[in-house]
Amino acid sequence: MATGRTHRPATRSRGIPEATVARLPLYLRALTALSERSVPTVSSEELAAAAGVNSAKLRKDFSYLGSYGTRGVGYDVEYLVYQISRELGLTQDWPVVIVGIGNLGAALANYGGFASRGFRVAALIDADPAMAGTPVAGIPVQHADELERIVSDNGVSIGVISTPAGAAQQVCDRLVAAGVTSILNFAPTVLSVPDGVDVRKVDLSIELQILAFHEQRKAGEDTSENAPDPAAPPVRSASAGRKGPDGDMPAVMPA
Amino acid sequence: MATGRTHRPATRSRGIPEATVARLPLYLRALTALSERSVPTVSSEELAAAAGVNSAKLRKDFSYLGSYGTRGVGYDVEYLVYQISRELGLTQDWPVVIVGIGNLGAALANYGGFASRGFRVAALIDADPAMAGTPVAGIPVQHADELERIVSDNGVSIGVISTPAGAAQQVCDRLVAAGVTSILNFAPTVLSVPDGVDVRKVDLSIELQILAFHEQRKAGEDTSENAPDPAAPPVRSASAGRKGPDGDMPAVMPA
DNA sequence: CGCTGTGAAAGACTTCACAGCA
DNA sequence: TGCTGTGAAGTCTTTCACAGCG
Repeated sequence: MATGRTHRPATRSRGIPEATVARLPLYLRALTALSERSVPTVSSEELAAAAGVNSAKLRKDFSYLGSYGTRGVGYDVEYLVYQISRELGLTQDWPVVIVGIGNLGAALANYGGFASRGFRVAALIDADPAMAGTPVAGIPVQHADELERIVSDNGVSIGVISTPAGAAQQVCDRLVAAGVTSILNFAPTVLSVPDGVDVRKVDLSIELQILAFHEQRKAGEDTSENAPDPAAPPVRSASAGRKGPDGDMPAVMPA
Repeated sequence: MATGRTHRPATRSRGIPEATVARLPLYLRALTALSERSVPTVSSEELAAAAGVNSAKLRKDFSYLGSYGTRGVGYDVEYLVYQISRELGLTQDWPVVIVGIGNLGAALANYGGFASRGFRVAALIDADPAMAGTPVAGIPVQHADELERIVSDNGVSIGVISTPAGAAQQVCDRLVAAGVTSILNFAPTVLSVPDGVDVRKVDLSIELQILAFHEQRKAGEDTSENAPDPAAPPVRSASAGRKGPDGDMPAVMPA
């Protein structure tokens, strides 16, 4: 999940459900692989397996785009690649800027998946003057002072933020003021943006925490639930009645 | 969106919905920030704003964990931090290995959000012998030959894959064979794993593609739109024969 | 016959709105 | 009084299952 909070009905997208949109890139990746192997057609079953979803879902997804398959046969790979690309807006060129060229920013600059999907890294921006001029992934890093000019000169509408959390909101504000209307945020902070600006976020530690949750379940499957008594009891109730299910460290859960 | 769930009704987690689990880290982050500022209590309204969700959703989410709030007052910050940490399994230590120490792997190794959440980078592994011994983020990189031993010696149950796509499945298989049961995959490929192993994926370019989709919609808001009406596909029915490296597809470029 | 496309049913998630407790 | 906790309603998503076409 990632869309920021541009409180919009969220389903304005010409009838295509968000859940479907989120899967289109997956299908596209699988189709591109097939295309490179010169496979002419695929069935929903095969493509679904390659994309990691089930076939009913895939067919339903495609039905929102139109009827691009052939009954009894399957889908024409090249044709579908084109249709999905067009639907996603990848048939046009999207200049993007990456702000914050630390380890992560450098990784993003080097990431091949961008260029091959219609995204062009128009500029790398960092606040550290010492980095100015240094090329990363063949692109010279420019100083943050140039941000507004760069965005405007290149007609950038998508910005990537990979700065430390503390700088993210400020960078975001400047990007938006300069004309950016879509932001991909890697900083572990909630960005607030005006209406009409989309934010998606990727938080590396969140994914790991979700895994830990499930991992924990596996460990103590049917035993009496969380027994592990680690350290540091919470407590420190600030006001009068904080009344947990029982005192401080519940060993049982309320139903 | 990220999960690569193994076929399961998904309703295994002792009643806590997946959607709620995915938000717990968000709440935890916001609460940690409040805790650092020594704020004793928060209302659902305030916390929801800090986490970027709405308050009804937050209260509903917390209701799955138990009744940890105080009517008329709000939630005790420290107590909630503890309860959520425990629910997520972050009160225990999770050794993780990162396989593939390129730009991204290095960024992950340096990412502070791990250590502060109970995750400990037990080892960095790369297939390039030249990297062996070189420290990244203060941790020496070890050769891939050591993978099985490392996982086993450290009791690693969570693995992070940041290798190129081509190596991911193989690395995954080895991790799983060595005992890893949760995998965070950054490689742009679908991993297949046996039942009982969880995979979550993060694909940097997918997020960008979703943004492009919405960005494209903004461009043609009032102005006629592409007019892909629900029933009529854009043209060019896919008759047989379509193939060849790069064909004649774009005969109908819109916009 | 095989596979797509899709109504209809089931299920998951979100939002509403208010009872009830501190 | 003020805010939590939660049934109930509403919305979105997935799955089923089969009609219909090549």
